[in-house]
Amino acid sequence: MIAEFKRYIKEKVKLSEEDLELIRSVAVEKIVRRKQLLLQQGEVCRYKIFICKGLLRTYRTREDGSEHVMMFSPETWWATDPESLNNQTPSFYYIDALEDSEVLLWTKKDFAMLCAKIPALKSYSEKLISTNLNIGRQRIFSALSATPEEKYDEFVASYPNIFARIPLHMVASYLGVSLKTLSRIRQAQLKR
Amino acid sequence: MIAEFKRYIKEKVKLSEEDLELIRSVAVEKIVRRKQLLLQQGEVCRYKIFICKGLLRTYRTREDGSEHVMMFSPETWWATDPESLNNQTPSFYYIDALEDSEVLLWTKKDFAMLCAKIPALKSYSEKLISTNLNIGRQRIFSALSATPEEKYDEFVASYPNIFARIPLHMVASYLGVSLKTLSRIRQAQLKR
DNA sequence: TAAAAATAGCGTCAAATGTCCGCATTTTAC
DNA sequence: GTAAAATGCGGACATTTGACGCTATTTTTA
Repeated sequence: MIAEFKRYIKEKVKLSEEDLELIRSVAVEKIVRRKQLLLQQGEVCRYKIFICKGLLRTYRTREDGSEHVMMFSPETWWATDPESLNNQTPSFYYIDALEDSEVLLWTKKDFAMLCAKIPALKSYSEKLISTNLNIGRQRIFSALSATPEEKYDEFVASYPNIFARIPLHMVASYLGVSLKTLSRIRQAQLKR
Repeated sequence: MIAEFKRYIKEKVKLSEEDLELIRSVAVEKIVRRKQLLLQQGEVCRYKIFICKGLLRTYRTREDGSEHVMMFSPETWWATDPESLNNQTPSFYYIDALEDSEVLLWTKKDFAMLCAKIPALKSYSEKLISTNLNIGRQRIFSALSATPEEKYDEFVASYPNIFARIPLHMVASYLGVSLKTLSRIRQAQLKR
């Protein structure tokens, strides 16, 4: 399982073998089954999660029980609730597995130690954060300005590989439209 | 004009007088009139902007010319396009002044120098970034799940002081609803 | 000070969207 | 292997929302 992570991180960051070994030594391997929760609303988020294999979903609920998907994380992506992790406050989010998955976990403390000892990792981590910020801004703009069909097309174009692995009602939830609307859009596109 | 900044930064970060002086020495003071642009779509963003006085707006347009407000920045806030600034790529955004304003500017290079020499500033800057990430997530969740009225109420509750300074059609644009819808909501609330 | 622009509201109408319902098919779980 | 759950579609209907045009008032600009 660590092999996938090594392949990923070597491609992104120049690391010595000792650095790699240090990172590995504080990582916890975990296997999760489909539907299993990695984080619950109300809990303090304890880990940064790297997905070696499988697919995770981060979502949030309203008082009425409705679920709203914030993010999908397939293999070679990350998942966590940075707000809860950094501030050690109860999280608003759930993270669960949409497929049987294999993940690596680092605690806040260990990851901070790694960043302190390995500047290249720290700056890569910062780069990921700013990428996330940009993706978030793009999504806000899309939410403000795009029609449901445009949102759908953007999603399929941006995430073609994971699109096929996600039930449509979760895509609808991610886009902020009803499943009904999504069905109509797809129906209309089929007719062209 | 620098006085407002000093008051602000002293409250947030422990800094020596030399640090403060260094920060000041590379800052550029600028006075902008209402409607004046500080950044144009297509331009590379050159500065981090701190607002001493006044009110800025960051927005983006679609091909059809419609404007969509990403952010309002009143005094003691910041504005910039981090994506364009960091990567030196053309920006998607406009930044303009909604009121006559006084701002301080730092180039990417100077700000990087400051962060390198003043670790406390660097970590404060990181904290701002993560706060922005959290605000963005909250806004995405709201865009996905809230009704227009809930979004409006949230906005008024979150930004009571700047709400009164912004024309309603810009509030509507920020919320991603039409001015018509916003008028209807306000009308309905008046009747209660 | 006067003209022009910005702001915000309203009425009407059409279109988009959501909710509720059932149904058929596939997938999952025991 | 069989029952249960999940998934996706479609119809009917009500509601929300937006687009357009018009007007009154305020603010800005020259």
